Amino acid sequence: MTSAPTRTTYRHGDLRRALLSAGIDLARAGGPDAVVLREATRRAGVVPNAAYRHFASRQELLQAVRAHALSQLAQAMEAEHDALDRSLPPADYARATLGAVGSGYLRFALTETGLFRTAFSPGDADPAVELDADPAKAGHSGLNPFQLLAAALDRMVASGALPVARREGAEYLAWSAVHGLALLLIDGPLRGAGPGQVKALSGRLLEMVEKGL
Amino acid sequence: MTSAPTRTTYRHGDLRRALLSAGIDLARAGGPDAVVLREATRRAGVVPNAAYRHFASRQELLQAVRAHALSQLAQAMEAEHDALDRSLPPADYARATLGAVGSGYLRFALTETGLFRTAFSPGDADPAVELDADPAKAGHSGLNPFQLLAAALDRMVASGALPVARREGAEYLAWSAVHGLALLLIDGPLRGAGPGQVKALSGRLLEMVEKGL
DNA sequence: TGTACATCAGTGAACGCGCGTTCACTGATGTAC
DNA sequence: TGTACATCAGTGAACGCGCGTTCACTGATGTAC
Repeated sequence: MTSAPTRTTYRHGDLRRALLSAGIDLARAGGPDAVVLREATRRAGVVPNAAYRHFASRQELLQAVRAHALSQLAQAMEAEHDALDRSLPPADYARATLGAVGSGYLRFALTETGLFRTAFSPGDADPAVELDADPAKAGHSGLNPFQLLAAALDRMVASGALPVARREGAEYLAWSAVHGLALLLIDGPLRGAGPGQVKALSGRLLEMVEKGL
Repeated sequence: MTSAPTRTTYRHGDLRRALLSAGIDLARAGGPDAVVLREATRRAGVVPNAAYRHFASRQELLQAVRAHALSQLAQAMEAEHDALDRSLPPADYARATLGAVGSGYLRFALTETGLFRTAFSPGDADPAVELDADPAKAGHSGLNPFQLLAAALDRMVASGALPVARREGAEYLAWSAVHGLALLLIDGPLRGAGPGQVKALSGRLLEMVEKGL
């Protein structure tokens, strides 16, 4: 993706995109701290300060990478959802949708750990901004990860699989459980668990959420 | 705790302790990345390389701080447990114990955020080492946080509040949920939630875990 | 169609910063005789 | 009880590193006439 040292023109052509792409590669390999402005310019085959024509600061580049990571996460959820059997009875389909959101989340955390860490690293000044309506953070459906989760829960209510009274705040409970497991699996004591164990734990956790909500 | 610049003797007296104490203060204020070797020596009123008489590297100092953080976390859980009504029927007492472990965890994450982050930051070479039997990581009871959770679950089984068949791996499910909520509250979209909201969410989450296990 | 010119993307060089770590040292302490 | 000496905790100075960011610049591009 990096159009690196093979450059004959004085102008780069699409430096912003090249920097973002390099930043994404860095995040993928090493998480948020690896998104180093100088390294991104190096990979783009450009002098360090050239980045300032396109990003006001390292922080701004990092935000752009973060948005991309969230978008990828949304797509991982959507992919899981697209694989569902659409002929299921509504309540079952709603439950399966919630499960797809959860397992897409876990799959992304395990296969794109660097991007996952980047997506949820602290440092955003404003918490509300984190999952705003920015289309750069959304998947193909136009919804971002948080909105996909909310939509799944709404479907649960609509199909009668979840009492309305338990709907409010339910996204945070479900998200907590799945997010916690993701971190235990990538950073914590479950690091290095085999695929079988991961699958079993994921299944039990999603079951716990569904029953416990 | 830092016996800083007021030092007349050539020898420091207890530099190791002073460095550790400074490291803990740094972690408390800024998380793992704030545990900077040079700053710790500055606070101890000593030249930077003096630290190498007591710690082989910055990493080793950080490990010591981490152990302390885990011990403090264990104590937060124990404090919550000590406040329980011991005359409850066994099954209720067991459930309350599990709740105490969870709410101690959340309280610690919210009040000692820097130490909490330090305790669970990645970077330990060996995942198994993270919660080993090192007494430096334990609370007054001699158990570390993970062991306290396991003990609570054992008590649930012994009192009949949890079927034996669901015991295995239950620590990871419970831990996931509580850990996830902690992170959502300190880093994520629930950052800045009021005490009332925190309490409500914590309660509902613990209820979800208990029902869902 | 050709020329003058404004725009602005990328250059080149440098800044100050703070970090972890290594080296050869010095001087206080405590032990052996 | 006093002295010689080994130990080793802390000193002083320096290293190489890589970072984000600022400055004054140059040269390609595209537009107006």
